[in-house]
Amino acid sequence: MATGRTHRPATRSRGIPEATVARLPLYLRALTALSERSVPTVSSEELAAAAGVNSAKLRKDFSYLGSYGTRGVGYDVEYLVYQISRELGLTQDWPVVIVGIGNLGAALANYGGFASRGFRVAALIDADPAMTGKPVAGIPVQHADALEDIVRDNGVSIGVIATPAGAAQQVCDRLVGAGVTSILNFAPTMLTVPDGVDVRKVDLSIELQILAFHEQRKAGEDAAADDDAAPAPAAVKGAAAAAAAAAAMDEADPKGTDGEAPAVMPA
Amino acid sequence: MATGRTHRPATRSRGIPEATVARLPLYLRALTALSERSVPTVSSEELAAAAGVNSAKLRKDFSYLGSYGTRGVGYDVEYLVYQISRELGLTQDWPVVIVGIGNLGAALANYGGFASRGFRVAALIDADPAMTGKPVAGIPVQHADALEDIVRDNGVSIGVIATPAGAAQQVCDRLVGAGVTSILNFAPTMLTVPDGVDVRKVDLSIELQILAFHEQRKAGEDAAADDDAAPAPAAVKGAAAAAAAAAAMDEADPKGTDGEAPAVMPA
DNA sequence: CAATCTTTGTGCACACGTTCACAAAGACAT
DNA sequence: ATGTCTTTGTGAACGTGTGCACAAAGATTG
Repeated sequence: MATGRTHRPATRSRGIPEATVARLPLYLRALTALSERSVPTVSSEELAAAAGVNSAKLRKDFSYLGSYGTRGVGYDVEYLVYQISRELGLTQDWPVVIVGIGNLGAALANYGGFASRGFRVAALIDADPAMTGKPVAGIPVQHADALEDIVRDNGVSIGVIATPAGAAQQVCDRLVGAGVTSILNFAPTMLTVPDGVDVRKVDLSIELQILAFHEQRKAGEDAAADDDAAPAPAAVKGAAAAAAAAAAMDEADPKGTDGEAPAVMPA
Repeated sequence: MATGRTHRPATRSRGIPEATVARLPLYLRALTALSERSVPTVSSEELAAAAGVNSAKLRKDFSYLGSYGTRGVGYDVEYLVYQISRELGLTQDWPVVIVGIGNLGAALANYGGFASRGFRVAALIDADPAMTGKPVAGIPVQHADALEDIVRDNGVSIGVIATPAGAAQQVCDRLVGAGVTSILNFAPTMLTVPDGVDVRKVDLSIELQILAFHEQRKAGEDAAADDDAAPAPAAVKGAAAAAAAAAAMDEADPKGTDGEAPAVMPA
């Protein structure tokens, strides 16, 4: 191995830490609200409070973008809105395709805020022929066969996957093959993509499970203490099987209709 | 295992790192898939690959739960499913209320995986009287007036907010007041809650903006370099104002119908 | 029963992220 | 102008998370 150098190009982004990038949209939203109220400047303290973060963190975050503040005064709201927008790439148009127009896909298509940030829904795609042509959010659904053409014709580089888990990888492969390099995945599957393609995952079930964990903590460990003297594996087989069975169904689509999204997917 | 199988050492209650907790659902999903295929045991290497994480990280994560593996063999799938389920609190029933039955709320209500993990949709709540009584996913929508009663009668401790941003804090306050101590927030607002209440946020617009950032990076910094020689604030006022206006609309609900969720909210 | 082989559990070093605390920068009043 | 007062920008300490590398544990084989 001789000095493991197999790191991935995580921080190649001109030095802006990933954690900071993740907070920029948060700041942008708070700044936008201030801008609407015609507030000319904000201090790091005020803005941090509005965004729900530590003020020192906010200042450090902004310092990665450059020195846009004025000591003794604060930050120019309009200017900062512009700088962050530009940094995030929101000053340009991002055509997006949504694949899998089930409940969730339809909900996303209807989301007005989509268009408001430079994101434009270029097409809705579903594998179910019955859906083809049916307008959702004013946009006619197109059949999955046209996926590659749509992506190429519109120069789409961001794809949203809202299909059942079983179809996600396949859809992902086709999107990537057609030129998509960023994917927002709502299906409960781990996607495999080539280098250079970004995947972000939104998973409701995971969020809920994390909440449940903390909730259980808060409720006291008494209840958990009962079955704590963990019996041998064989003894818990019953419980384990039950848990497995209960948890099982989100892995495979019961209906098996791989190409469409009959139910909301995220969890 | 005769007597002390360890797993008691440090960390029973406080020691499980947040990062580990966030990965447990991931492992659980992978394990569930294996369980379905009746695979008896997995090595950390295999499971890590299936979950998309580093195998050393996985082993360390499991070590926080206790020593459930067998050297030379791996982990007993069923047993691990049970242990993780228990640790996450999924062996008990979690009644959940969804507030704001717009596009997203309806999508969530229809999500089958909800019920499959110990999460039970106890009620759907919307402020729009026109929605009251209308069945969504087989459950009749109830009016917001009944929120407190519903929460108390069902012992709900987890609430899902899918309302417009403008209503989120108010709904949150009422949920908390009624006894909810964990909230999953889909509205694009920062919620203020008392100590002891957990909030997790799912924000589509933020995810997309993060993707856009990386996408812009990949596209080359040439384009960005143009307007990089940032002119004085005054000079960019026009652009800044345009960006602000474009970004503005996700902050306030255009329709102003505070109590309902006419459009999907998350972004 | 001993040798061998596989895989866990973890010590360690390093990278990343957060927070404090404060000097320097600049506005503003006098 | 000069001094005061506010607020930024950042060095440094600290905490958390990650990944390597390896010894110990135990299965398996002859």
